[in-house]
Amino acid sequence: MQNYHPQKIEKKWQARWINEKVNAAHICDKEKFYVLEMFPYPSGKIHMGHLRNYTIGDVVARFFKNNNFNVLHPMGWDSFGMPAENAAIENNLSARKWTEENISNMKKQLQSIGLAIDWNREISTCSDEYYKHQQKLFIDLYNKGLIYKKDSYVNWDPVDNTVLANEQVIDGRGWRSGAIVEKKKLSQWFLKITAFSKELLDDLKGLDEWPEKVKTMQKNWIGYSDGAEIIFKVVNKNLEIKVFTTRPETIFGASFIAVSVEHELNLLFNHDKGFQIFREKCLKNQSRIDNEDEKLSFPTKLFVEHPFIKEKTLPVFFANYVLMDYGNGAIFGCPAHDNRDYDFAKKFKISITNVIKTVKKNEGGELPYSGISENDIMINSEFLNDLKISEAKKTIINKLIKTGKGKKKIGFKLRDWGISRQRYWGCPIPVIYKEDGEIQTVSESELPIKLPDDIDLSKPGNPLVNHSSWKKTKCSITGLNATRETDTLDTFFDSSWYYLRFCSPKIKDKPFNEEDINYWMPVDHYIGGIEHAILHLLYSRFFSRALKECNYKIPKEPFKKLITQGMVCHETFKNKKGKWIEPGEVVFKNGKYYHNTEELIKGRSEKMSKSKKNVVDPDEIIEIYGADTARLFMISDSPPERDLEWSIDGIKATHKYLCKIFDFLSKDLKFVLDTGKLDGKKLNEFEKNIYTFVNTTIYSFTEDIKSYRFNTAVAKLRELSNKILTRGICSDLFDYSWSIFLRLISIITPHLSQEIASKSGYNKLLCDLDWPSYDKLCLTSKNVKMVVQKNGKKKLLLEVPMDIDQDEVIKILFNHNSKLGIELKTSVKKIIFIKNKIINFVK
RNA sequence: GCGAGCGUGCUGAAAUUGGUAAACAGACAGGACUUAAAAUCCUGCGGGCGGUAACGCCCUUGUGGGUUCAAGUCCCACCGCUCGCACCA
Repeated sequence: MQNYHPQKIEKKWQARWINEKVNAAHICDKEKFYVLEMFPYPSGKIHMGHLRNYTIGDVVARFFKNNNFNVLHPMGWDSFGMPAENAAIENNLSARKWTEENISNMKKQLQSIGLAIDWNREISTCSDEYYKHQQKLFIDLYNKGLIYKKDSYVNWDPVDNTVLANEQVIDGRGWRSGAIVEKKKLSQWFLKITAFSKELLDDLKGLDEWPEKVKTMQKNWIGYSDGAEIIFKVVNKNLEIKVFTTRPETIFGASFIAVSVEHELNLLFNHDKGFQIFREKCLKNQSRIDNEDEKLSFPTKLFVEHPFIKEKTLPVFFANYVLMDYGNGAIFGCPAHDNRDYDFAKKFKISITNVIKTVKKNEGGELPYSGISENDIMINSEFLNDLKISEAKKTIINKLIKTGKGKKKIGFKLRDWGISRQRYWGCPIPVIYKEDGEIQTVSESELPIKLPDDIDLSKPGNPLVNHSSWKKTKCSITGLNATRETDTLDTFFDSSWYYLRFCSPKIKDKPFNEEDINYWMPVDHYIGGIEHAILHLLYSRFFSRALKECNYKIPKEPFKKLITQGMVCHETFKNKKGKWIEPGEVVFKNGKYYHNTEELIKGRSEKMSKSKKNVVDPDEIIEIYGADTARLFMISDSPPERDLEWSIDGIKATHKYLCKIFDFLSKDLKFVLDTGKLDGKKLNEFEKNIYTFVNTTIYSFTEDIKSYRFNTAVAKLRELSNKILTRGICSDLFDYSWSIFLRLISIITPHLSQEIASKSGYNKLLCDLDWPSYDKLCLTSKNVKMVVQKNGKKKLLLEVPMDIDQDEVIKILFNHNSKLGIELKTSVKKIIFIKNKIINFVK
């Protein structure tokens, strides 16, 4: 006998919510709450990670709506990007059509989860309605000097055939393709994110509702270091080399200068075959360099003057271990106090001078010594001798400034964000090149610059370059011939401001308007995967600052609270040959795992991925068990920030539970959903206990949801239902208790709750109800359970009236168990008494 | 190498922030119903010792130390795992 058919009831209520636009958000006098989950890339199908992400956000959205907030919970599509273009090339179809079909399919899937989303605000980054405004923002940023073009060596992904930003290179590989990234010299568009390095770093302190982990990652990425710039004069040439260092005090230990092969000094060696070969060798490997790589050098035969030692000169080398992107692409080598310089000096037989005397190791101790400790003292350093390191650092910087040989300088690891992509399926950059090569932004009236649909994907290279007419245009001012920019924008540009567009999704003449932004921004809770800790979140924080500079009135920090949800993991199996086997095909017998007759090796549980064959399709789960089961399971077991272990047994058990609840509540119940109140005074002792339990559940469930402790919130609901399922309670209390249960669980299982309410004759929507309030008297119950301890070990649990003092507790203890009382009191040294908690007899 | 975090039953986990370790689940085992199975329901479920029994006693949060009346929680050292960064001067 099975009465619970989620397939029928879920569709019904979803249709009603959408038709009645119950989730449409409008500005009003109520307090706003903007909850946002990171919008998806329309790959065609939702995966478990989406299901988890959107369930978490939806529970929160529904909770705040019931708590009388004006909730904004929108959804859109991060719909530009490589997969569409690749699919178009492979199957000879239109990237736009492919994307739009995927969107339509995924939208149906998202709706089948029953998400309380304002679909009227749906946006899609590949629509010209969206990117028109983005092009305007590009022009604003350009005019403000925050976008510029330069020739530089960039990260080139040979599989995706495009440039990548530094943040998009992970372990030397492209973040999407996994290909080993090469260095290539190209003319590229950059966003001047480094103009905000300091701010982006300092303002992390104000993000008190962000996970520490994410803040630490951003901090390390921005990478602040405090040091100095030192100028070295090249002997017999009208040239200087500027060097950034965090250890200027070790200048007397300097024995060489090393520069990157990309350093401007390379201009002097362009004719040199040997140098060219050396440079190629360095560039090839430079996207993936690590400490263990061999040090390579190319001597320049140039020398520089030591700034403080007369007659002393230092040889200059090109070296593979010096990075062009950091500091000035040049260092002074101090082998005694830097491991890399030490390796280099040893290999190329360069002299080593120790300039630090440590307390432990005295002069001549083991080198290199790169530590800094309080009592270390400078030696062999002329006017720095006998100073502590920290004092020496100050002294040398002052000396540099005084003599004009350098200055104090702060360095950041953060580099400007390269936004050019040599691909078709992205937002066109609204720039033209005039015949004289001059760059001109497109006038606002010409926006949007639309992507052409009639492109030829059969030829290699960027289809926009290959297009016969698209790039040909005229300058709107001079009327002369001009060429369009054929690079498109990195899709992270699209997602850096979409949260603003959600506030004014329909407005035509500007990206967003002030009134909407004022009311809705910032995003109160932003929920998404930890993988965006740096990329998307840093870009968005930069964008809001950059747009502020362009006079847009928006908050500096776009996301007030950040929740980073963990991955959905699943067990993995391999056969003896190392081939992955789907967990669904594995049989467990006598403590071993088999696929057909073959014995398998059980791997550890890993993030669901096609390559490991451990993916489960959420659509199938929803079809068989219903969205409410899937939703409840997704939040039951693990807290959101931790990885979730997928388990089909867990799903089945969750479904069983909902069936039980549904069957039970389909009986003749008179819910009191609107009032949700009961006069607790008329109840007998036993009933009062139930009543108290219900009210403490309201309280603690609410607290748990507020702080994203969904797993313990669910545990409390189950405790409540366990309690009231098995006891015979008078009908008023029974109806009241189940009404509360139904309302609490309705934010997790909205369809089931609504269906039950409706079956009982209730014809309003639960999502419009106020959140249940609790009877405060219940939280200050009259009795508490106190622990009686002997030497800190539990002996007894004693129920006593609230707030009584030590003597009274002892009196009750004697009444309850005089033998134990006497035993504890005899020869007691000390009694520790914590009111309402513990009494400890110390002997 | 640098930085961050974690380590609790067979498993996912909980523990009001120093005060009853294992809530709530899953798996498993036993039982009831059934000709049988499934479904459902009930019971048990960290380890050891004692008792016919109700029950009692002892041990137990990666390992070893420490602080405290009291430690999963705080401090020190070690072991193991995960994540991020990494020739960043």
